[in-house]
Amino acid sequence: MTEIENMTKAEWQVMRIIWTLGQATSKEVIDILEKKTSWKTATIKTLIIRLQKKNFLTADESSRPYIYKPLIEETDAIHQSVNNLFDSLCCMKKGNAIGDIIENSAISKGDIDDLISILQDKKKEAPDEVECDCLEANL
Amino acid sequence: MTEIENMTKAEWQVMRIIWTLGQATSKEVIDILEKKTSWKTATIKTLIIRLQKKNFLTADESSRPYIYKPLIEETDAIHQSVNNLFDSLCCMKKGNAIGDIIENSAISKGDIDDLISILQDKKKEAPDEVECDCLEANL
DNA sequence: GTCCTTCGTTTACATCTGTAATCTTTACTT
DNA sequence: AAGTAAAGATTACAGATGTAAACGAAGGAC
Repeated sequence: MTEIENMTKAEWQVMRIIWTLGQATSKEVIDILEKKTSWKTATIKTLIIRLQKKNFLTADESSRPYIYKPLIEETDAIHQSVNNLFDSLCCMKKGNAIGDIIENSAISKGDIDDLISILQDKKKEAPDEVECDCLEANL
Repeated sequence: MTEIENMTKAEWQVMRIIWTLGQATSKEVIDILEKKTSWKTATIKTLIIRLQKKNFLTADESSRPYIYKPLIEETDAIHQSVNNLFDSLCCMKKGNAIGDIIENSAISKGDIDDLISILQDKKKEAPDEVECDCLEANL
C-alpha cells in the first residue's frame, strides 16, 4: 500500500480538495487554495506534481486540462496518519490525548454516539492500567 | 510558546526518554535508543543538539556529562501535535478518525470512563451534522 | 494562420531531516 | 604527566520540503 506518511501538510491540503470534489483540474485546486492559503500558482502546481510522483494522485491526460484523481482513499489516509502519530506517543498518555482531540473538535451527535459505543465495547477488555513504554526496546 | 510542530518523529523519540526520566545524560538516551532503533551514537547526538537549537531541550553544563532537561511539557507537546494533525483533517471525518484511534490504542478502564464522560458532556451541545469544510476559505 | 492565454514542465534554491563520521576537549587511569 | 576513553562539537551529505520563477506547448480569439 502507498505510504501516506510521506504526505506533507501542504500536500494534504491539495488532496482534501480532490477528495472532496472527487476529481479536479489544476485550476480548480488553485482557485480554492489561493483563497485559503498564500501560496502562488506555481507552488500549488509543484505540489500536484509531487503528489503524482508519490502516487497519491493520477492525471487523466486524455484531454486538456488534465483531470486529477486521487489514488488513495481519504479514509485510508486519515487512518494511517492518525495511527502514525499515535504510534509515537507514550501509550500511557493516549487516553488523555484522545480526550484533548474530542474537546477540540466539532463532532456530530451521531458520531458521539458511535464513539461512546466503541468505548463501552472496548471497556470490557480494557486493562486497569496501561504502562509507560517510553524506555522499552519496542520495535 | 515553542512550536512543537517542528519536532520530527526522530526527535520525538529522544524527548520521550527525557520526559520519562525527567532529565538524562546523552549516554542514557543513547543506551535506550540503541536498543529500540538502529541509530548510531552520532545520530542520536545530532538529534539532541537539534532539540537544543529548537529550544525543546536545555543542557545543564555546570558539570560533565551534561544533563539534558526538557523545556516543554510532554502534555503540551502531545496536545499541540494531535491538534495540529486534526486541524488538517476534514472536520466531517474527525469523529471517524477518533474512533479509529480508540480501536487501535490500549486505553485503561479509567481513561475510557473519562472519555465517555467527556463525550456525554459534549453531546449536549453537539450539532446534528458537521459540514465538510474542505473547499472553504478557512484561515 | 498568428497571437495570446492557460496549463503543464523544468529548473531553482534555501532549509530541514535522516543519518553519520570525524575532530576536539575533558576526565579518568596509571 | 601521558595515554586513553568518553562526551561534546563540527562537518558532511543526500533526499525531502516549502516556495516559486521561467519556459514551452496547446487551444481559443480574431
